[in-house]
Amino acid sequence: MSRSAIRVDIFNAIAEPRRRQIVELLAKRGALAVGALVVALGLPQPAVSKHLGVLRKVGVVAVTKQGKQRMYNLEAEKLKSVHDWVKTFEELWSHQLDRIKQRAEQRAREQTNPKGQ
Amino acid sequence: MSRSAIRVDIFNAIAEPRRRQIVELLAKRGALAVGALVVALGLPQPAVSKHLGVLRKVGVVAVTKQGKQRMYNLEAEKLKSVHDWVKTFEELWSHQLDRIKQRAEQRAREQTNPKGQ
DNA sequence: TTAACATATTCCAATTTAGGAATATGATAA
DNA sequence: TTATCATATTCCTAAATTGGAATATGTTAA
Repeated sequence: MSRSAIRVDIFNAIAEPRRRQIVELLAKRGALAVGALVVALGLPQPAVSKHLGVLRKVGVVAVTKQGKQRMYNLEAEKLKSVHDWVKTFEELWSHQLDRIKQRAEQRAREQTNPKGQ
Repeated sequence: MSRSAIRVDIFNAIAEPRRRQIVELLAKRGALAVGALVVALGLPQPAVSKHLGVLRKVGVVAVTKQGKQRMYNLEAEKLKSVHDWVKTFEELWSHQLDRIKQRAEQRAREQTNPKGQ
């Protein structure tokens, strides 16, 4: 496609498994240099730099110069928009899970008490 | 690219703005026929069917036959995995927001009481 | 300066994707 | 059956995306 994906947004940024890995690593280990990510991910350096470029573009990571290294750190607030969007539907799935649980319990009752209560 | 995007996952499914719109519509209005979505989205029917196909593939919507219509409804539990993933970082952004707030308050104090307290 | 290191960018090829148009399939009504 | 309505699928094209290789840029040390 094309027409709609003009701009990279946060949802696209985290659609890539490798990029989610990067987010996870930065969350767990704090600011990391590109080289550290290369080691951790087992990807060639240019690939890592490119993924970081996407994450940077949407602002979910930020860079700081430190000697010849570039330290990347997570800007977690940017993930809040995703959280907020998904949270809108939380009520729906918890209700659905409720219903699933209720049906399971109903079946259990029917097992032990075939006539119903 | 290609090598990694072999399987469509839920993150990819909701990376498309139109598909998020579909999710929102189904959440708000309950089960809808394809035609209703076509009207609501203002997209050609084949485009809608294709988006629905992607959403169906990852299980975030389900279809039911009803006469000549196909009713699509949201399977919200599938969104829980996204919620869970993002929630992992909730602590980080709330801390960051705390810090931002604290700095703002600090600046405010410095405004009103230039010598500090 | 120059060499070495860390990272970014560019070019390329393969793949995916969305939209558009046309067409196929499925279901109901006549 | 046949016509019609609702939806899905196929074919095509343009654009985007990723990885890979090569190369460019920037920074520090010698």
